[in-house]
Amino acid sequence: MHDIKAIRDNPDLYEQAWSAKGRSGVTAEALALDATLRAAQTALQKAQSRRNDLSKQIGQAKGRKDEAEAARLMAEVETLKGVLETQGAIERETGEALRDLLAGLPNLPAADVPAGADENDNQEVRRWGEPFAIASPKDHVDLGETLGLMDFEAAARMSGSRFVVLKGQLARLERALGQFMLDLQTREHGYLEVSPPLLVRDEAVFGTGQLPKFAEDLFHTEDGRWLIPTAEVSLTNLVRDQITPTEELPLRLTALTHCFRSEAGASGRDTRGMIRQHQFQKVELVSITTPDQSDEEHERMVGCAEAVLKALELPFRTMLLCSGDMGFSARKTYDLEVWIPSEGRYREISSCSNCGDFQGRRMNARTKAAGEKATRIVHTLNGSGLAVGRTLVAILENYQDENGAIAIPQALHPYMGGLNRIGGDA
RNA sequence: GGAGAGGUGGCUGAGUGGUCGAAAGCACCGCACUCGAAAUGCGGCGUGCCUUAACGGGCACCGUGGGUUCGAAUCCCACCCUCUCCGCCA
Repeated sequence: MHDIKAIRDNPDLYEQAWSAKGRSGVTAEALALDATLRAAQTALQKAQSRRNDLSKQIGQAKGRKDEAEAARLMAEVETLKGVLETQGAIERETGEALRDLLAGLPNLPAADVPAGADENDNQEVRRWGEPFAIASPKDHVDLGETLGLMDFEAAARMSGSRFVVLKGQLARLERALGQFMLDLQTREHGYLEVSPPLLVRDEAVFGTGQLPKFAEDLFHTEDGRWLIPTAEVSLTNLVRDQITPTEELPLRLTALTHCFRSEAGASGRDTRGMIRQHQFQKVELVSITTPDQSDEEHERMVGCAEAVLKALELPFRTMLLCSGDMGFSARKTYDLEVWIPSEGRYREISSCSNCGDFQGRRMNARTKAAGEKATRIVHTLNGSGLAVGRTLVAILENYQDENGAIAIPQALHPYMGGLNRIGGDA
């Protein structure tokens, strides 16, 4: 959500960004609504002020038993009724229209975000590790099914497409990955572990920006709640409607949760395997900061996500997304892409975004320093640290040997009860 | 699921139609007193919005949204949330 005052101060900047996303003219539309709204507010408040004044006098007149004066005053109030009603209606309707309009407009890219249309315009920032030399690599589906530990058919029978059943050491590997990531982020990077609700209200999903525009991407329950598509929703909403003392910022939160996505717009994409599922686990990182801390925190957060891939010794590259490839709420986003041998390319495994005050304003999350009078909207950041399912895919494919066995990365040995290999002779 | 109670400022808590944005206490801040502190005294102490060059002025907010009324924290309706008892349950 955008600050209408900022739009008023700098209309060209907004118009430029929104027309690039096919919404030319919305800036003028918003400003027109704003002008109407404020005119109505001023007229309404003037009338209300007069009414309050007269009402007070009516009370005093009645106190003196001066019924004639009271009647005269009441008649005068009567003449204000028309203004009160029409201006009140205009204020309500215009305010709502303006809110609805602003709520559907995406965040503006930060100044250092490259302009571009789609993923082809993203910029590689750095690269870590070399893709392993694997002769005719199998994909994770082949590997998992051959091991007898990954079953898409059983999942389809009970749940439909885009689900999977993991068994035995693969189920354990998934669990190990989640634990390992959570431990890394809490112990080494200072994030506070949180176990949040997975079902949330409309307001929560509105706050992070999935509503109102992206309802079809989410699962909705019959009692009117939403399954979270990411723990970003639950973690960020922890500060909704709160004034967090500035001294407590940055607030660093993490959670290992399941995530649920309808993948409505992804028909036909990644239908094979575990890359794109309706349900998957993810360790999420969220930071709540002051406005001046968020850029620095963003770089730090990317480092926290990268640390997981480094610890697992998986080759990856870090991409700075261009303006056209960023999500609705983000002002700047880095994606981490891990090497997937069977596809011979890098694929997204983490996305770290600085949302600026965009989400904070939507959820009325503010901060105030001790002794200060004014509150400020907080900045919010979120990133995956990492997506567990895709990490499992990357491990299977990158650590396979010619016999279809999987080596377990060193860092996970403690979490696998000392097991260092799945399949083969092990 | 059944029955009941309740949501007022950072906290406790008064207020059941009219100078109530809201008593009082606590907490906090400033000043005075003091060598300093405590105690005491005086003053201050919510949020958002509109308007103003500024000083200032105004509107709204007593869980949320509607309604009644000249006027609503107070009356009516709906919803949300919390608590207690019973039932059920991992």
